[in-house]
Amino acid sequence: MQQAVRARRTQAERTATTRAKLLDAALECLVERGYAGTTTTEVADRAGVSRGAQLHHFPTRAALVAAAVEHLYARMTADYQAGFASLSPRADRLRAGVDLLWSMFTRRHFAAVGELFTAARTDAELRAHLAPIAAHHEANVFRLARGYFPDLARHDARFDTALALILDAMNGMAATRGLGLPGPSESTRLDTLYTIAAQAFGEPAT
Amino acid sequence: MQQAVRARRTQAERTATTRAKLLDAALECLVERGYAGTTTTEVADRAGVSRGAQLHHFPTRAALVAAAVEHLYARMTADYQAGFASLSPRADRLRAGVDLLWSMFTRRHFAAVGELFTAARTDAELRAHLAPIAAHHEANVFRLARGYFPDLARHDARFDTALALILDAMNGMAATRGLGLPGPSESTRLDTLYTIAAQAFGEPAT
DNA sequence: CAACTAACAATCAGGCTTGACTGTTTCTTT
DNA sequence: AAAGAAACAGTCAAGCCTGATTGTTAGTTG
Repeated sequence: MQQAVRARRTQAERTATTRAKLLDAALECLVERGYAGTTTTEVADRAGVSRGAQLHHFPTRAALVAAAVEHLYARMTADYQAGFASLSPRADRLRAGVDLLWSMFTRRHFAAVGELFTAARTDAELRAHLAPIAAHHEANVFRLARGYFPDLARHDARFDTALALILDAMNGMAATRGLGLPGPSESTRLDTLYTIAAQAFGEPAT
Repeated sequence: MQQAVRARRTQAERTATTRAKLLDAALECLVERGYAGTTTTEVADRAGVSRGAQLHHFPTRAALVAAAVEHLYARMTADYQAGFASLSPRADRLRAGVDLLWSMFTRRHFAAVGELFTAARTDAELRAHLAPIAAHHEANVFRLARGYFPDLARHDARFDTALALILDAMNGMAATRGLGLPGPSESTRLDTLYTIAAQAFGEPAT
């Protein structure tokens, strides 16, 4: 029964599934073993794709992992939009927006971003692949946020700066996770982060 | 003339200089080449120390790089204290404290911390070496900060949480540097970060 | 001053990764 | 249906890193 369906797969479909398998495998590998442990062979094995096929789609390691993060960013953006759209009308949208944002940073696959950002610092080729992708994503985030809170985003400067700091703080929290450092708990920090956001946006906490 | 001085160097002195050379070389190497590029051979070469001597002092790569970061933390703490002590009495201490803190994150060698934090996520041995060092340092930072601002630190919870967020934000800013991302400038973020701190501490900006 | 310990030097093998090369299968177009 | 293009598979050599092993020098203690 499946065979009838499978029998005719267009090239584009084949390409898409192969690429998706490689990108997911690359993310998984980055998370589990870090950038250094993410060898092209390992990714090909995990994806169940031959090394030749892999090299066909992604000629270098840098191209592969950068595309993987682009893939992840696309999912994160889509999921954020879906999550925000399904919010109860009576919900505290700002608070929910912050929480939803944090849930993007705590995704399992997000660790891959940290791996690549760190590696890109000393790897010019990777940086060349990654920088435009990261810049594009960040621009997307700002654009989406302004769309969600048009009233708050009136004075662009304050809104953008506050959002940038929220993103920075979340990046920092995500980066120092897993070391078991002392200090206030994540939930405490999140609460305060929200309060700060509300104040900076000139809107009292509801 | 130097020979008279050099002629008698105690073992402890020899050990100290060799270790210092190795730790500085390790930091430099982490900054320039990242964790993956920080091979024990490379560090030994840079330090002008034989591999055997290196292995004598630091039996494994993890022990070496963790000690290097501990070395860096010690310098950062000392420099912060010196910087704070030499502040003009009429200065805005809170503002200066934030700026001085940020100057610790923008040090050239600080990139080594990011390298190791990232690597530790997937390297259990490194994590085992690094976690206690990082925890100890963070505790130090909180202790010092409370000492500098005893009046603000009255209600421990608020003070600690705000400080934690400042550290997180600076960590995040440091981590995403060099990618050339769009968004508000660092100085703009710092200004807002200071304002946020002042508000969170219940003290209006002066 | 002699034994002993710590510091230092040099070499080596095993294991692993990268990207190139060549050959085969599957789809599309005419 | 046949030819051409794209996707896919397997193999390989070169290069590099890690940590172990063995040997030598400098300093200390009784």
